Amino acid sequence: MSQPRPDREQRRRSILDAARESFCEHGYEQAAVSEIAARVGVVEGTVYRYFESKHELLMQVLTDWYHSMFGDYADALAGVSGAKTRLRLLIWRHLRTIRDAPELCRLMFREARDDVGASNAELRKLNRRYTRFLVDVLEEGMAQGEFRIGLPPALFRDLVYGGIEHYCWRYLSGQGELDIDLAAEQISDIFCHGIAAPGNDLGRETQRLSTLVSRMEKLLPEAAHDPNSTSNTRSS
Amino acid sequence: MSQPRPDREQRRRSILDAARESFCEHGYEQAAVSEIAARVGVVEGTVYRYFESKHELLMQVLTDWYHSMFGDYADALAGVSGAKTRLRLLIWRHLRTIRDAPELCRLMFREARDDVGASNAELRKLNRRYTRFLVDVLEEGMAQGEFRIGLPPALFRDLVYGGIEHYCWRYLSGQGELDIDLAAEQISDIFCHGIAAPGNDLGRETQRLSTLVSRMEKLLPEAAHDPNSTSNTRSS
DNA sequence: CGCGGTAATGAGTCTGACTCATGTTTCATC
DNA sequence: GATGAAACATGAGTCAGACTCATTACCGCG
Repeated sequence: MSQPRPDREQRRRSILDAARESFCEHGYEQAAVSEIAARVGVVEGTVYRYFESKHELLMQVLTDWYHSMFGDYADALAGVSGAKTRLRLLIWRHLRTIRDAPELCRLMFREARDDVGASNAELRKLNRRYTRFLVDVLEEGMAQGEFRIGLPPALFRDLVYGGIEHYCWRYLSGQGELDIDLAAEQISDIFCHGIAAPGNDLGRETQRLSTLVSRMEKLLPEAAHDPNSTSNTRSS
Repeated sequence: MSQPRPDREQRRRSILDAARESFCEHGYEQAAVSEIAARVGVVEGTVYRYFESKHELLMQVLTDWYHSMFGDYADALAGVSGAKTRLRLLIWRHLRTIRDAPELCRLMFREARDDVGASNAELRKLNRRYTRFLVDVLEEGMAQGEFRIGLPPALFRDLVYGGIEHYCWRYLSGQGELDIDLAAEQISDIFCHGIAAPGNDLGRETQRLSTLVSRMEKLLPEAAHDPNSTSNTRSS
């Protein structure tokens, strides 16, 4: 009658697997620890000998999943050149992750936000590592001259990931489809080139430089005269 | 000893007020219906004679707040011209709402996402009405030629609101500051012009100058403010 | 003053996270 | 093998908090 009792790590894993299934199936709130225990074939109290709390169980499920995602990111990035291309690749892969594991992404976005943000050190570290790819691509693109400078990378990172999350929410809720190729193309396009009609960018930046240089001129001991009075009137 | 019993609408309001306070103070999960009842000076069961459930109570708090936000949106938009300026105004006002009511925004983003998305008709209607302003500005900008066409407005809307939400999450969690003028400027900039460096030929040189000037800018005696024609709508 | 209807009460039920004293299995040592 | 201790599993609890309902208190009206 007595099955050989599995060792601690094995049992831990089977509880984690059951928890992941249950959380994905019912969501965090609706998933019952007793039901997770039943899946494993143990009693509720046993789960609590392996995990502090239901929330800790969720954190472990998510950190495990996170770890499994870092496999080939660096390799994939190395395979393409150009900041814009790399940015699009990161956006596309993020979308692919969402498409392939919507339930886990939903858990991450809904239940683990505060933990990612502050309370859970491990999860925060993993999140930083994940989003670091994007920040690196940004800074490299700026250094190479492909991206303009002066915009904080952290803001850009938040706009990209937050925007994608919001855009995908319907899909994450089990409604609607998600065409990741199209979406990646359009999102990259917006973030790279903006929505302004072309033709204004150069003038705008030139105007900024012009104004600044004029101000600097006044601070110089010897006035190095520069005939750049081309005030590019483009008041939006 | 017996206070005159308030009429139904009065009592409903006082319960809503107490609920808003309690939800803002403790968050939805941690707020207890019994504590809300105690604030009003009634017993728990009484609350359930006015609201179906705790969740329904939250929905009412949020829809009430939503309604209070539509006052002068149309007027404020009418006060400025140009699609880009209007876009920046909408972004700035959204940020101002977040800065001024972080707890309510947090409740909206965290607890009401699914309801906004699907389950709660009233909330969805209000959300549509709110984000409609942005979509209108977009479509108008496209029609006028100020924005390029071909990008789906709904995607852009999601990127804007989702990006802002994500960017503000630290502040919404009670950590960190939020400079809404700076943020509105930078966010508008990214969405209007993207991060790609301008043009290819002249752009190189502009980029070189831009880098140089930005470095010099930091050496200026007085903190340099962007001299762009961004006379921001300064409202209360 | 009595009567019908509405509001308020508070003592419940119920669900689900979490605990703990008790019983069971494992395993190194004899 | 036998044995004792440590680790493990058990399930009957506690507890908190959302939600219910039979009873009671209040109010306007004839």
